[in-house]
Amino acid sequence: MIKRTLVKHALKAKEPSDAIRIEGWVRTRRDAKAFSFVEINDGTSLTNLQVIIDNTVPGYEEHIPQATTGAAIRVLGKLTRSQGKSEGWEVLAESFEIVGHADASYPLQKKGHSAEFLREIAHLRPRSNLFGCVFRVRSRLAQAVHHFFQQRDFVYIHTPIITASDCEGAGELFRVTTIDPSKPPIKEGLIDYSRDFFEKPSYLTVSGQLAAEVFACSMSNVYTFGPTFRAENSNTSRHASEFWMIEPEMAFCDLNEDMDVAEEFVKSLIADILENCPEEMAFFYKFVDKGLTDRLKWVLDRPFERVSYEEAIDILLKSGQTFDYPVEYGLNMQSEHERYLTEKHFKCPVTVYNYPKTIKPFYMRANDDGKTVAAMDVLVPGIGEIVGGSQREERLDVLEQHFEHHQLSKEDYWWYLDLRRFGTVPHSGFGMGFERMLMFVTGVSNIRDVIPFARTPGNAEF
RNA sequence: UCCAGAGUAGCUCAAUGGUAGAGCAAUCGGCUGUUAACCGAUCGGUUGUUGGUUCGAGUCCAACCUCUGGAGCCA
Repeated sequence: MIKRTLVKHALKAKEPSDAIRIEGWVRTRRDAKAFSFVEINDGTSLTNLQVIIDNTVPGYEEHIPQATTGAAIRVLGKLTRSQGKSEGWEVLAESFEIVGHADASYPLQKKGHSAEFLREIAHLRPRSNLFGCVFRVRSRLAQAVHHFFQQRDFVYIHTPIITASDCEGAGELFRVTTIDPSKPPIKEGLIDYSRDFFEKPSYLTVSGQLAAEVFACSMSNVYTFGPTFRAENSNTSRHASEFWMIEPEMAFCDLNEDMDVAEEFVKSLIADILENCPEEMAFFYKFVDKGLTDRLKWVLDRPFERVSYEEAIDILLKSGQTFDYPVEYGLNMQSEHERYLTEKHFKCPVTVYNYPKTIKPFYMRANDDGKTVAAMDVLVPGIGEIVGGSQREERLDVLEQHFEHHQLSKEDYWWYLDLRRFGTVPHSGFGMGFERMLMFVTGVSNIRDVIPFARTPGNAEF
């Protein structure tokens, strides 16, 4: 048999072909008196390929009724210019075969479905236009992440998924254990984790940052990109229990350079998708979010505004706005505050830096003012915080003080402290939620719709 | 976890406390180089669950379940 041609390639053909083999799933069929139109989609493009099957094709009478929406089909024929109103390519079938049937209970129709309904059939939703687009863009966005860092000589580090260290402040952990919950080993009234698989309590990672610091302090510029897990009981459209995070870590790098990289990174991802996924972006613009293109171009074209936390609080206090949550130096900024800054006040992405040390984790570098740390958050319109990062505390004595303030055990982090004992160096990094970025780029408003099989509290179906 | 809203046919939604309906899908037929085709017919329901009020409940009340939006936590 001749080699298979993917639909996306057939649609972009430069010249006709006498022999082509197309395989995919039937989206819809329209029967005429002497022939049928069958729209085939194989997931490689949003646009379907139209196939014309004449009633003189062998097996037409018997098999064409089985070419129902959802059925898998193979067609051999000729690729020709469309004779219909729309320009482009179509296939004149010389033979066809129903590879896999789909009966009338196939839940996807040629009409549009709500995202909520499609979520319930997560195993079939990639066959829909919306989710085909989402997951093609997801793939491309992952590629763009690697491209950005590889181009800049960053080394990709696979940090562990199972870990015994809690990256403090990053949320609740999932425990990893082989202990039989019905008969756990007990010592002095407590579960004896020294008899567990790793001989100590262990968890699914909430961040690869600490491990990335190890590699930054030896390989200069590194990044991690992998799954992370949070056992928070968060029921929102922006949180999942399992999500992917991108965490670059750079040696000999201060907070300003960190902010520069974060800004370039966000812009680079947007530019990549606009350039490489035009068909998908047009779909999102048309059916998901009318403001999408403008918002992305807005972010792409403007330098990000930079303000200190103190200035940001000042702006909020002087805004004359009434907020549901109090604005006060020393308190965390709420979603409504972040949104005001980026959407109303500056009307562009904003990087807020130098947060009070009391609201930030132990590893962030203390500033000379004695009250703030070198932390930064990038805020974008519509979504809020998309990047969070900091310069890390590289001074051993200061870091040890932080451990005491945060009541953390220095013994547990001996290796992390060792980095400050041997050739310590100023270094910085940040984290970006991959799905958050994907939501920003596609306009899709629920994180469950940008993950193939979303894990959220109470839901691990599929 | 908190606040608000919703749950009716496969899907999207109607239905004043009084006979549960439409469009789409599906099935059958017709028509057509059609293209989210069109025309006609047919099929399709334990109104989320359990209890309560009432002569009578999809509708009112209570509890629970599920989903959605927002908030908190955060990425």
